[in-house]
Amino acid sequence: MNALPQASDGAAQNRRVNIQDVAREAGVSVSAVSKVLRDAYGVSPAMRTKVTAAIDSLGYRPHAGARGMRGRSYTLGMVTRELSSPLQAEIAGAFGLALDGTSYQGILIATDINMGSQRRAIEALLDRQVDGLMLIAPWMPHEAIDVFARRTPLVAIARTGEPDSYDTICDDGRTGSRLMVDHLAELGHTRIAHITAGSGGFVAPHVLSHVARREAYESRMRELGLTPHVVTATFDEKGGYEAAQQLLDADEPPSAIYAGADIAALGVLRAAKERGLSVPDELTVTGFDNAFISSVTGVELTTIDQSALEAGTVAARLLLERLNGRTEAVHHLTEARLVVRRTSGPPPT
Amino acid sequence: MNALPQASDGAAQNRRVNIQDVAREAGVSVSAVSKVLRDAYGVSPAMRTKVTAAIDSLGYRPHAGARGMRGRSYTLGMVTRELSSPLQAEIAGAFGLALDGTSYQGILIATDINMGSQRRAIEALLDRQVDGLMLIAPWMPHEAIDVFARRTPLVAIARTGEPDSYDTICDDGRTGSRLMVDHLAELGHTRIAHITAGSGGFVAPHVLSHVARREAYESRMRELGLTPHVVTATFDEKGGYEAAQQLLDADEPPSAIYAGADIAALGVLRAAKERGLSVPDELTVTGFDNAFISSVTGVELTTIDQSALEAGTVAARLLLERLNGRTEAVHHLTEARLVVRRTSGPPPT
DNA sequence: CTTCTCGTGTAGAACGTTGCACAAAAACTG
DNA sequence: CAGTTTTTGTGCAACGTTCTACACGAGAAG
Repeated sequence: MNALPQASDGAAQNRRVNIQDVAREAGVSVSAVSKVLRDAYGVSPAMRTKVTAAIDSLGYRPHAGARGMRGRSYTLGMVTRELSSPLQAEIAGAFGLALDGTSYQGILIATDINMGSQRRAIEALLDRQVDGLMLIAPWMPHEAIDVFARRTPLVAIARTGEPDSYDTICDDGRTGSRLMVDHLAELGHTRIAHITAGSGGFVAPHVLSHVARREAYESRMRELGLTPHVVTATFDEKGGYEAAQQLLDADEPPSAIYAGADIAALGVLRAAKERGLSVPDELTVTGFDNAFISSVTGVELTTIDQSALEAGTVAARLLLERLNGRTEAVHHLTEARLVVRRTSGPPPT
Repeated sequence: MNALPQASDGAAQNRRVNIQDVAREAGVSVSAVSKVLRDAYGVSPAMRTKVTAAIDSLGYRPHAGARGMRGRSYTLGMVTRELSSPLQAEIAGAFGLALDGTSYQGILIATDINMGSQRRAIEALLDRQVDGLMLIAPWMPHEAIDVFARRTPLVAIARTGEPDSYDTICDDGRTGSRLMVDHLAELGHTRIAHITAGSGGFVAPHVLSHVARREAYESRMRELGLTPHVVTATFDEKGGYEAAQQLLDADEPPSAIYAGADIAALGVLRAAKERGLSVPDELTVTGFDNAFISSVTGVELTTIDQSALEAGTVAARLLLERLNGRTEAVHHLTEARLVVRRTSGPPPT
């Protein structure tokens, strides 16, 4: 015992404390400890106190890998595309926050907007035995999501349609676009253009929410007797910039550009500035999302608010419900709200 | 077999394909498959082809939890505080990207700036058997980090000092602050204030990089015969706003405010706008980080660039090196570069 | 022809949990 | 008080890997 430092029981030095150690310390069986950990049926109050005391005194923490092998891993996975997309980061943050106080932990993998890499991220999460999946604006057809949803509880954000194998949370793009078109029309605009992103070839009704935004823009424009004008771009600063160039180079350039996402609107602002067009006096620019960045002094973008906090929180709740046994799908629509800031005004006369 | 759909071998229906299935398919032992998976020593080319063929045809994917129980989980964990902090999201993105093509996967947990919750995030990652840890601007004393570093390879970002149990990557705040003070002095400013964040009570030399920025600001100011003026705030928009209020309410308000982080500079811009101070004509505002948000039209903040791409990429490399056996610590300094944009100009006369 | 070494492959005991099947004790029945 | 049900606790076989220890055969060395 004193001859060799790591003889006999000295092996305990670096070992992680496991459920057996707890059982020994508490003087009960391993199964009993497991029961209180999962708070399963059939534990007396006395047992519970004994075991929790042992857990605390030993500083025991369950091994997620081992748990995942038989039961749950108590891990929920999120997939977003690039984190630089501000709204997605906000949703992920809210999701994580909503999990505080539960026994679940959220982990996140960021991908780029590419079906292959999103699929790989999901597989990676599944390899890590997550108990549930939250996908933000997943860039894949309904059928592909469906396959994953059959394996594990899943909630998709920013998808329309009402799939029955998974839950969805979607902004109310129809109302949002109507509010925005009405706002611009009331200001006196008639040439209102819209920037959208590609559909990805996904078929209705299971599409990404920006498609609903575009459709509602088109129909509201027609209702008001105006001609819709849509241009497609990638939803990032550069995409918005290029789309704006294209729009402003036209014979009859729009007096208002409504971008389907705030991030694209930032690119529109850059194009306007480069051309010496003052916003909103000579060009009105609006977005959708009300990401943090839109509120920053100097940007102050008129946009449609969709609460990232709400989306993340509800997503967490829906997943927990599924883990507790719910099987019918739930579809949640978040409210759209017009936020008027600096970048919208009447058209030049 | 035809009576009951899930009789006998029908059980294979929903089961995940495991290493045994692969071994059977390839006609070799389980150990052999394991060897090729980890490409360990002692596999003939013939064996390798047989096994990889079986893996592909079965679509086998190793179970990370089970792997983590004996060997590695092939998972690297990152901890950031709120993702809304743009630079941190950018670093995390670069880290993930750098891991593409390796057999490792990065996962992320976002926390708030609070030692308890950061610690909990790390523990959660350790419970999930990550093989390495990347901490971005960890809000905890060196000693606490050290404890984790002894358990697992670890790299800390935005920490100064040269700890020997873990690697660090830090922006060159000394040079950055010198560049910024010189820039402002050359423009003619003499009353240059600085906004910093709390030190957290961590002791030199193991502090967060914003402390180095502040120290360098102070010493450079003195070298130029100017009086430093520092105010402490939290590094978010609101914190910057409040600090600016305090500075601008003073008897002799500064003509230039150098915020220790871009995100805080945004708050300064808001305060300036509220007071009707035009930037940069009446007030110069600068930041540090060159986060994406600073380049946006309408913000166009003068700042110090530190490459998030570089930080994330190097972090991934350092961790992989450690996993391959390196044990001496490496400390990497990223270059600081002045980026002059709209928000800095000569002081009002 | 031994004996050594080397390269290649395999058996099987971990790893830390869960949860089924069961036993024992306690609490109700009539 | 015997019989039944309920509550509480335990034993043990999984789960899917890794990796040490070992066996086997083929050349190389003596």
